[in-house]
Amino acid sequence: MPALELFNTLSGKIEPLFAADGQTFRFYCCGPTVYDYGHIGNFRTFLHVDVLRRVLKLNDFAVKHVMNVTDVDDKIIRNASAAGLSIAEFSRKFEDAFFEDMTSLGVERPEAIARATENIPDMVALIEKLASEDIAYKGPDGSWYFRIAKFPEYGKLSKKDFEGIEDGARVDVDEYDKDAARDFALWKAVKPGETSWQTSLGEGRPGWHIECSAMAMKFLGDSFDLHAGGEDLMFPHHENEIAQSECASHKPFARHWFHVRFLLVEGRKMSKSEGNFYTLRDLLLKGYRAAAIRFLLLSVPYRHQLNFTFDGLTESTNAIERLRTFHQRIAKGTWQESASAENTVAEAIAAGEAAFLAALANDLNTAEARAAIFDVLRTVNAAADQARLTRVEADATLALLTKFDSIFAVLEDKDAELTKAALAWAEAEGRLAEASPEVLAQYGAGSLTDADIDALIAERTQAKKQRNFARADAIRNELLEKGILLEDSKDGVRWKRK
RNA sequence: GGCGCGGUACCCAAGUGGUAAGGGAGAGGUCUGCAAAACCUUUAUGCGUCGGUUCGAUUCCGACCCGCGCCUCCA
Repeated sequence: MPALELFNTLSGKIEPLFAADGQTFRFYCCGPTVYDYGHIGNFRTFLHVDVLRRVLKLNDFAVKHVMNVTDVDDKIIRNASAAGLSIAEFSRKFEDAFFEDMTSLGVERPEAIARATENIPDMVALIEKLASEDIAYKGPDGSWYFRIAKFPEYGKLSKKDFEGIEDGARVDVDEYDKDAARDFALWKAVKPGETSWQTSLGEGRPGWHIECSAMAMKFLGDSFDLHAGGEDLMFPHHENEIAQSECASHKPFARHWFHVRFLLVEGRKMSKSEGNFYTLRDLLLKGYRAAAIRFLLLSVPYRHQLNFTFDGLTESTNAIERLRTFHQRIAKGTWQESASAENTVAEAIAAGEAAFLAALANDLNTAEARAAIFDVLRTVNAAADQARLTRVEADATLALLTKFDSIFAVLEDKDAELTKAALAWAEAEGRLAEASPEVLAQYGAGSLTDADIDALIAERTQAKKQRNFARADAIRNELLEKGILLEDSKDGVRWKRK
């Protein structure tokens, strides 16, 4: 297998991946702030981190993946108060929703989930350590700040040069409680009515940046293999994490930095004000499938912006349908027991597998990996059509598909189940009106059950035997109107939801 | 203004100093009672524009045009 290589934001180069301790690849990913439902842009990042961990595992790495959940911050405090819930109730609701969505999208759960509110003492200890070296200081308002002047390497990740920036040149420092305009908050002094912790630093709550530093080092050690997040976090969040951590430990923090570029919607950044803001649940209620969303978001390599469109989603749905049909066909068909005279199919499968692995090893080129599988699909389908596919080749194909799916995870069809779950959620939240008529007809109350469908198919098969094609076609059309598509094959009737 | 990314067929998109993967869509065909699925054929003398380097550039260099992101909370 080719060695895994990945672009490192810190060095600006493609570098080999390895576990520094020779055993377990330890990495940290900045997780969600649970103040609302996640949108598909959020999930693009987590989906690509999921590919990274799956590729590591496919390459026989043991992994320890830690993700934080920010369950206290300004937005949570604001939204919880508006919803009339406690911070804990509110953030737990959206944390649960977040992980449900992750599961719907086939994202594996990290080995450890670190909640900010459960690790306050570690953050306090880290700030105390920085304070002992005069790197953290307490402002007149009782908040604690990080003295950037103490960390000359500040800016090394985002390649920003702060040398020429004069404090006070554009910002009147006197208006702030900080010594320098760029100094950032480590600990925020309590404000009336806000959730707070009574600590040696005073009463307050942690800043966002310190959370990740404290929890990453707690779970993974002072130095670890890789740190991931969306591109927007590069500055200032990750820059601040490096500053805090390296000043406290006097050791390098994460060796490798992995940043996933943004998802655009119809050419623009997704935002509520633009009205192009989609959550996973929005899309499921519109009738798009979870697997298609996963496949689309993974089809464009992580280092490129992905322009999300509904056409793209439809395209992705069709591509997955083709893969699943192919998989079913090869798994269920009967193939030649005798060895083939030529090895062209076997060679194509082997070449496809090599290309698939090489593409992933080359900076996670998911587009090329995907193409390699479609190449095999075409070759094997052609052989199957000509009744010259052998049992051995079919098995090799299935083994390759298993490998493919250990990364892409789209072959198993859970889409109907997930859409039904989304409908149930919408009903519970009083948001059923957001579901499209098609989704309601197919999955909502009064829709056909699998047993109903099987009964109709049996009746149609009977009609066909009697050459009553009018009745057979009527049943097929009736099912089609309800979104059920029939396919006659020599191995029986297949059906699927449109 | 600073930093960075991208412009490849109808759409999405990979890629390379030596002559353009893959997917989707369209068209024609094979198969089928008819469909569907599948397969076959077909759709870029061309890779934003203009120069330069080279035997040869879409791929390297320069300029320009267009789009986008970050520089503030943000995946």
